[in-house]
Amino acid sequence: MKIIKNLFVIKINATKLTGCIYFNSKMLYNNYVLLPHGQVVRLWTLTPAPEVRILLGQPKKGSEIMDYKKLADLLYPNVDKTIEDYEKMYPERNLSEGSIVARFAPSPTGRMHMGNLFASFIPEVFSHQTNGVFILRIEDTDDKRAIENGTELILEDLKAYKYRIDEDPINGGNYGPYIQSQRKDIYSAFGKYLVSIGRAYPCFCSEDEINKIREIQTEKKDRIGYYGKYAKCRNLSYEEIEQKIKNNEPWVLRLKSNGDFNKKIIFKDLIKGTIEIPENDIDHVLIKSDGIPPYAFAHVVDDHLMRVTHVTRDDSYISSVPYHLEIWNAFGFKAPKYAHISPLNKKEGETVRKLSKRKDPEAAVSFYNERGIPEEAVKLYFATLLNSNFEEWYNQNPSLNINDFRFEFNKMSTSGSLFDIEKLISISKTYFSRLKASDLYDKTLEYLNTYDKDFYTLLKDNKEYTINVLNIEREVPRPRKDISCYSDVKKEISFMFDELFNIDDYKNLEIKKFYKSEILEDYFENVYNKEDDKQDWFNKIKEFSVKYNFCPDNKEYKLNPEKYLGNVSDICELIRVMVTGRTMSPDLYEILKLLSKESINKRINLFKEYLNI
RNA sequence: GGCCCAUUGGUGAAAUGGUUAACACAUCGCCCUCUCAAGGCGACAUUCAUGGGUUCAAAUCCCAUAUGGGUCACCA
Repeated sequence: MKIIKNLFVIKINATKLTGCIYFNSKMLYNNYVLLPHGQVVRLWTLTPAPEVRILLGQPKKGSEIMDYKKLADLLYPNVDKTIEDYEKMYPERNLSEGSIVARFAPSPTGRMHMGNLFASFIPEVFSHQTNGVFILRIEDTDDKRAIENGTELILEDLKAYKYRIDEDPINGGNYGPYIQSQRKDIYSAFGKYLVSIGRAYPCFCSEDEINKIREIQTEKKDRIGYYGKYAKCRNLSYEEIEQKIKNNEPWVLRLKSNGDFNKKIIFKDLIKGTIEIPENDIDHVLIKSDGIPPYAFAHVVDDHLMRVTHVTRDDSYISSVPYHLEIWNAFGFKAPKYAHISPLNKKEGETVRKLSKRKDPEAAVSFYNERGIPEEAVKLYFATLLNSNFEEWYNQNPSLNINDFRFEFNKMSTSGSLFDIEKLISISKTYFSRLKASDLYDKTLEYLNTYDKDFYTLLKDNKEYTINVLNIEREVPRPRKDISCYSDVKKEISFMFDELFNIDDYKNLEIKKFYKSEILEDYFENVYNKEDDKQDWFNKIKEFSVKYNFCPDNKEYKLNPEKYLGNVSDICELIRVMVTGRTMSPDLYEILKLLSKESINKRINLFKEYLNI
């Protein structure tokens, strides 16, 4: 290509045409040249040297070359904004190198579920760990499934999980609107542009005609789709189109694909690695007859204009990547990086299937809310699914949290992970065990406020006491792990409250022969002293146990059990059972220390009463 | 059917051609211990879906088969 006084000169060497093209910079758009007569040439700056090919094949014999600009104006007479206008409205973001702009783009079809939540966790984590931007965009182009308040519900759930959303439909941002149904004008302008460069055309085929094509293809065992010789509207002349438009025939905008199914494109997916797929040669629908685009076109336009750098989405889109890349190329835009995520799966009998909002109760966000499985625990679980080395790191760094870990795309699973609620619960237990008593108290109150008003009031009225109870065997090197969710708290500590403790608490006990109230009365009247430290406390119990012929030494007892009524742990069991109504509880010394003399006496009487029934 | 992807213990998985196949959950055993939990120690894949091939060396690369999943819309 030579430049003569602001005029570009290019040698054409196409199949049937040779010659020169002269054009100025105004006629240059991206790598296309729009010529005055409506032809479009694309500059291929690839190998070997700048070369020009006439796109769209050769003109039909005897007919004019289609004037695409004219066609664009015919189809979109009222669209006056150009794609350049939009480029200016939504300029490149001013972010530092390596910052990721990512988005979560759900349809407003209802509440979030674990699958969704996991899918949105990924862009949230990657964008924020690179000081990037996380966008929520609502894809409501399929109005059949959309529900009222869909957007609000999604935002509500995301907020409940403390996702930081930088731009969304309700709070806005500089790259909106963030709801696809409000972007119709933008799509039209971009559709018009594609028509004007000859990469899109109107199709007037009815549903019946499309079905017929499919039938023929099925019969001939040909590939199904609107492509090549089956794409009959591709070759409509301007006059034919004009006539149909005049007749108000409905039409859709289709991509004029120039792909070759027998060639493969190679692209790199951040998660799955290098993938080879046949090129797209199907003239997919870019814009529906209602003026709204299906997913693919909207994806390209929106993600380009929102300056998204990384597209994370379900891996079911992988097979349409060649199609998406063809659109990116048609515009001459730089395609974003793709990261295709394997969805969360569930095992049902022998088969593995996608976790389903409808079939699996544990998929619903409400399932976790009701049980009080904290949002932090769910996110920790997601993090282990995301990068399995996270868990080891987390266990080694108890004081750090998710934000301190550097996640990587290439460590993500290429096959779908099985959603394992047991594992989640185990992670949740670890999470709870690391909580400070006062934090646990606050968070528990928050939960109880909506799910258990009575218990809420009780805990609220006894703040200091409750925190002390929660602090038993907590904030120590090896904390207890018996709380997996907020609803467990009541089970674990209710016996510490006289208001909740009654004779029924003994009902499930198996009464052993050494369960005698005299022993208890003797112990609390003559031996127990609240001021003792733990060692003294236990030494005194050992001493005391001898009096009733219980062996003070476990090992000794194991050797000669017949000599004794029981051993010192049986004495402890007796005290524990009386005080708590159960054989298993946290540290007995701590429990006794917290309970008042009155409540211990009350329980001795209750226990006595129970034994006599 | 075409195309694409996957397959490592009961489960989630690591290992990127190089000694005995990490780690975690679950299970079982022992220890510690006033019970339980926690914790500590140990057991649990003679082998990475199967069969071939390449290589001094294969879970890892190649080919075939099997199984599972995805996708082929004016759905996303």
